[in-house]
Order: sequence, then C-alpha cells, then structure tokens
Amino acid sequence: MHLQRDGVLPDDRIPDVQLERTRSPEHGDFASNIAMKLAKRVGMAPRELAELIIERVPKSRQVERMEIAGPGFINIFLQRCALTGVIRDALRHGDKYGRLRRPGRNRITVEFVSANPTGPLHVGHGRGAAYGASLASILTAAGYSVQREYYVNDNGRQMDILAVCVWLRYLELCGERVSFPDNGYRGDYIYDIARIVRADHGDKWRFTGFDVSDGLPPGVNEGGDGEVYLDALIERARELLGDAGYAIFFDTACGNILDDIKDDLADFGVRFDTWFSERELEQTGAVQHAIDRLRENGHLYEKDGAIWFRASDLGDEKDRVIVRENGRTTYFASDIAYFLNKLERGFETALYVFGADHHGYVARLRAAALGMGEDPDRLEIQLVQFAVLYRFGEKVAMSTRSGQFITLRELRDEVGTDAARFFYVMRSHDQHLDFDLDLAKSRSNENPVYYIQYAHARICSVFRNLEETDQRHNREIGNVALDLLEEDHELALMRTISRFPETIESAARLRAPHLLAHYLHALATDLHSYYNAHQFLVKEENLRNARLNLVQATRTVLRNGLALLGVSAPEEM
RNA sequence: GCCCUCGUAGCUCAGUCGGAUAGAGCAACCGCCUCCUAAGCGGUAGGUCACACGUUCGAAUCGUGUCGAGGGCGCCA
Repeated sequence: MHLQRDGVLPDDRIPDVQLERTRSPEHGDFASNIAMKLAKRVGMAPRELAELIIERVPKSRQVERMEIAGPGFINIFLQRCALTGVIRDALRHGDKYGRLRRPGRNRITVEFVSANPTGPLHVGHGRGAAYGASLASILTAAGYSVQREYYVNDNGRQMDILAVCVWLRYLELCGERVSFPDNGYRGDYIYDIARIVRADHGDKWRFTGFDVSDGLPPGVNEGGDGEVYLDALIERARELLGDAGYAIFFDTACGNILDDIKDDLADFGVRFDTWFSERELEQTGAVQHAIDRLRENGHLYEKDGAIWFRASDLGDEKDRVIVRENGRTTYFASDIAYFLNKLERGFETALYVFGADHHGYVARLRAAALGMGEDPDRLEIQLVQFAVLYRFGEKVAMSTRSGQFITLRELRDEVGTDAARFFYVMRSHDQHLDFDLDLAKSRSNENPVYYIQYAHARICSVFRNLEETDQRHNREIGNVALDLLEEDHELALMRTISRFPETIESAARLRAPHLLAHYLHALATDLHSYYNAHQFLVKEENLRNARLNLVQATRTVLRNGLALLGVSAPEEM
C-alpha cells in the first residue's frame, strides 16, 4: 500500500499474488511471489522490487526475518514463538482442535451410497460410503452445517425383479420345480428372505411351476430376451399373488435388505441423518410439483405420446423423457423432484456422491436445475471412481444380479474396518482404486493406517510409562518451557501440527479427504523420527514437560484426524 | 462416433491458486534395539511427469493436437 502511495506500484488492485507454505525449511515458513508477479508491470527486476517491498512491510513480532531468494521469492521466517503457539492451541482445544469457525458457511446436504436395496452392499459401495462419510465429517469440522442422506430407491423395476426372484426361491423351498432366470438376482441372500416369508406365511403363496411360466415368452435361459421375460414374470406374479400377496414379497425383500444395509453401514462407522424414500417422494406429489415447475418455465413438449424435457437447450446432450407414453414418470423425473425437494428443505447446496458410472447425470441434473429456475451452482456432484478388485493378481469380475461379488461385510471381516476406511480414502476419489484383496487380507504392515495408529499408540505408551515413575506431566510447566524445544525434529513436528486446520480447510474446499490421510501420514512420520532421535522422559523437568506437551498435542491431532476418517486411535498395539 | 475421468520411479499413488532441486509407501541394497513399543528410524539407488506444439519471468499443473487406459451415452433403474 505504501508503495502504491509512493507511485512505485500501480493503483489498481494487485492481482493473483500468493502467500504460501514453503516446501523446504531453508526457504522459511512462508513465501510470496508478489515481486515476480508485479515486476513486469512496474518495469523493475523482481529481486529489486522484492527488496523495496521488504523494506516497507510493517514489522511483526511473529516474523523473525525475510529473505529474497531464487528468481525473486520473498521468504518469511517465523519466530519460534509463532510456532510453539500451536501446541498451546491444540492442548487447550483438545478434541475440538481443528474445528474451524466459519459463521458464513452454508447448510449442505451430502447424499451418498444410495445403493438400491436389492442386495447387500459390495466393495464398490464401500468406497462411496467411506468417501461420503469422511467428507461429511470434514465439512462439519470446517464449519458447515451438514446433513447426511441416503436415497432409498424403493420404487423401481429393479425392486419388482427382486420381489419376483424372492417368490421363485420361495416356490423352490415349497418344493416346486421352477426355472430361475439367469438375469435375476441369484445371490444366496434371496433364499434367506424367501425363508422368512415361508416362516411367516407357510405355503399360502404357493403355485405350481406350470402356473408360473405357462404362456410366458422365452427367457434368457432359452435364448429369448431376458428383460422382456422378467417383465412378463412380474405381471404373472401380480396376477397370481394379488396386490396383498405381491406386497408381502416386495416389502419383506425391501425391508430386510434395507435393514441389513443399515446394520452394515453402522458397523462400518457410517451414519446417516435421513433415509429418504423414493416412494414417499412420489406419494407426496413432489414429482408432479417438479414437472409443473418445468412446464411453467416452458421447457416441456410432447412427442410420440410422451412428455419431454428440452434439456438440449440447457447444456445436456439430448432431450429427456419425463413422462412415458404409458403415463408413468421416468426415473429422471424423480431425480429432478428430489433435487428440488432438497433445496426446498432449506439446503443451500445439494452435494451428490455418485459412482463414476453416473457421470451422465451431471449435465442432465444441471439442465434440470436451470430449467426449474434454480441456481445450478447449488447442485454439486462428486464422482467416485471405481474400486477394481484384484485376487491372485487378476481382476475380479463383479455383478450384483449374478451374485458374484465381494460384499462390504466380507471385506470388513477380512481387513478390519479401520484399514478398509483408510484404504478407501487414501487415494483421490477421482482416481481409479486398485484394491488388492490378497494384500489387504494378508494383514501385513504395508497398510499405512497401522503406521499412523502406531504413532498414536506410542505416545500413549510414553504417558503410561510416565505414570509408573514418580514424575507427573505438568502442562503449565510445559507451556512456560516451550522455548526449550529447539531441535530440528521438534520444529518440524510443530510446523506439521500447525498445518492441521488448513488441511481440514483444503480437504473441505476441494472435497478431498485424501489430503487429510496424507497429512496424517506426514504427521506420523515426524513423530516417529522425533521418537527415534530424542528421549521424551528426560530428567530435566522443564524440558520433559515441554516435550510431553508437544507429543500430547501430536496425539490430539492424530486422534482428531483419524476420527474424521472414521478410523480408531488405539492406545496400544 | 460423441462425452466424462485419467496417463508422474519397477509397483501403488501424492503433488492445493502455475513457483525454487518433482515427493511418499511397497519392492531392492547398506546400517540402527543395554535406551519411552523395531508395526519404528537413518542412508543408497531409482524420473524425458505418455508424446508434440503453444501460453509466460516460470508448466507435472493452463490451451490445442496425437497416442494409450477405464467409464458413460435407453420411453432401464
């Protein structure tokens, strides 16, 4: 500002200037590229301008010195007191350390998993679950008001197929010979549900194999169109069972699978605030409400007996059917209604976590937001790339209907919740994830989660050992003596601790929990190095307490960070 | 064909708003427990950031093109 007044710098706003963390301590704590950015406009050499800037920057007690380096960076070295302050902060705030106060932050709803209740969750769902849960926790820590929601798809054709498959298995259990379609749900859990129906209702819904299949078109087993066959089978089931009987198979299947999913997620440390039913959406008139909105805005037209949404005018690649020729609304109509419903429930931002196979939704939903006259920036979609499983070095093929899949539950049993949660989010979510089952099962030390947990356990162990002596940890003495911490390992550890709040901020802003995972690994590395290089429980009281304060602050950050990722922080290993 | 996400060490991956000598883990090699947990630490070696051109003080990062990988393109859900 002073330089602007003196006419050295132009009056207009200074653009694009950065003050950032340095990569190496020899460049100080922070660095600015301001001189290089402005040098050309001012007609000076960058280093020359940097010198002028340093002269004019007001002195601060936190800053030890500033240096000019390289092509014209201004490196800023902080006083040690600026660093030791983070230890006091961490100890004072405890399990709240890292939570950011950002009063202006929005209410945000995060929808994730939302798997159809047609079978148990598999390892592909696991990644979305781990990512969504961690992201929601991080957003909460960053000051957002977060709601976690699961969209229960209890209304579609897939659910009808499921109900029919349960019925067929039920008939088998009754002793009927029925042909089971290869493109149906073939998992063993279908028998389990059929057994429940049979236990409750006996043979009440029993029909002969002939009644079931008489007059139906050839199925996929006979070389026919499998989907046509399934639709015919659904119709046959409705005829034979009637509304009440059909509902028993449908509701038993949906209810049991959903309960199973809920238990599974709870055991995985994944919690939801709302389970939102698609059926409810339709029954409350929300779908009609959204369609009306599009019609009012002039985005609908009729063609071939169906009602279309002119999405191609709003950035989508083609127009979309909203109401089919047969009068039923499409799945897309429900999606639109659901989005509008989220906004009307008072969320400024609706964040969707989708599998990468849903990326076609992005343009479509955005077009819908525009068509309804809503701000499309309130819609945010994060795509999670697939986790590809490897067993014996080969890709494992997976398909829900065939019943050939590794369930999330199996994965948890094999590698543990902690390892699974961490493993899923340690890579960027927009990156494909190779999940080596054999490696994960081998319980080897290669999983970095153990490395981080071990750092935490080691610190706990230090405090246990302290208790066995006559010495006690005195936090006040330690806080006064923090200036005694001048070893390189100690300074490095403090620098890393001080990055925790900004790591949460970055992870929240970029929707990137993996940044936190990497941060925790770096913190554990600093701790392990320090542990090996120096003894904490030294005789000298002041130094001992200062070091204990430092490692306790480290433990706090490890624990808080792991909690955000849904990973436990064991006290001993 | 069109669209999306990508291509970084032998393998799996980080690399934030364009910044200084591109970093971890695993695998390989050499060391470190009389000492708070060796699930640890220190060191060595390993790179044409797929390729080409462009933008600029400066490109792994931005733009265009080529090659390669995975995915998506229904009046299915």
